[in-house]
Amino acid sequence: MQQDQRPPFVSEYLLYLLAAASEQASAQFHAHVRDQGLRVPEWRVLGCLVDNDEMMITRLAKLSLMEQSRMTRIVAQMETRGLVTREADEEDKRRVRVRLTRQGRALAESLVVDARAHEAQLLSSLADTDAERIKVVLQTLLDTLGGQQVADN
Amino acid sequence: MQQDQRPPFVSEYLLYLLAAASEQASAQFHAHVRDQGLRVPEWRVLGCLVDNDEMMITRLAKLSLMEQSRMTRIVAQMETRGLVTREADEEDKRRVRVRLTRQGRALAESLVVDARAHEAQLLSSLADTDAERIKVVLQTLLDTLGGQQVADN
DNA sequence: GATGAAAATATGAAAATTCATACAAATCGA
DNA sequence: TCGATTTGTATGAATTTTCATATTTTCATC
Repeated sequence: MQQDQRPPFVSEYLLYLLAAASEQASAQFHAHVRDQGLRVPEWRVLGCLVDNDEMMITRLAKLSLMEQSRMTRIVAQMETRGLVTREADEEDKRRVRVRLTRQGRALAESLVVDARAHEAQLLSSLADTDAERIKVVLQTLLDTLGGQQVADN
Repeated sequence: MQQDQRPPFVSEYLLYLLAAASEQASAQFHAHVRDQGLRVPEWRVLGCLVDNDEMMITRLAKLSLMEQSRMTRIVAQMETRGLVTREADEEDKRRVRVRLTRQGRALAESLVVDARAHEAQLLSSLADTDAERIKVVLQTLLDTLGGQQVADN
């Protein structure tokens, strides 16, 4: 009555490993985010806006890996909380330009510092060669998946 | 008024790359899962059970990366749909032993075949050395994160 | 073997998320 | 330049997910 002739499935499955690694690695930092009184999706928005200074809803949604309607609501709440402003784009009046307030930027930048520190700590647990390589590999994966999320589209 | 002196944040941030890669790589397969009339969390449960033949709710939840109360409801629905059975554990009457029905197993095994194929295709887009290494690296990350999700705990 | 702490599951109510769709503005052809 | 498409955002309603907590059973200790 032996079982497991084949190798186990989940523990070897790339999509599982990716999801689990992402989930677990993020868990630590997300706890910190919540300590700052932010929800994770809000932190994602802040993280996108430190780089870009203004972005429309749809782009924020794609970059933050969530649905547009959800992003609309999140941005609305963040506006209420004074973290971002929403202004109509004069060039294309369908668009809403989201940008950080002074307060939003302060919070964002402070969290980015923490995030970089946390990242460094994570990477330090890997062999040097792997630590160097992992981001590149993930990027490659992303690129071949056709999702040029990160590029300026 | 130059911007971007520093390297951009998100597109270089490990946790972002992990989340994005996981999200996007999974998206394709998840579409297939839904075509089979399954929701993603249900597929996760099936994936866990092909290996283990029976598992209690809490363990399923940990392995599938979700909350216990959510898992309770998902398993309940899957039972209704005839994919799994729930039986009280005689040894420890608090526990519920979940196992695949014949139908559940058929579906699970067929999806695992598809999953392995999809995974092979994903890996083929990477350089050979990277393809070999990536799972190991993710495993390492998981291990150091203290989450021995995959081990038999 | 009684008692308090811990573990496994369940469940109501609140909150978040999705889905479908509406509406407005821009774009593309004929 | 008109009409048909497409794009960007918003929103009601349904569904899913979380959160707090209750219940039952086991475990550890005294």
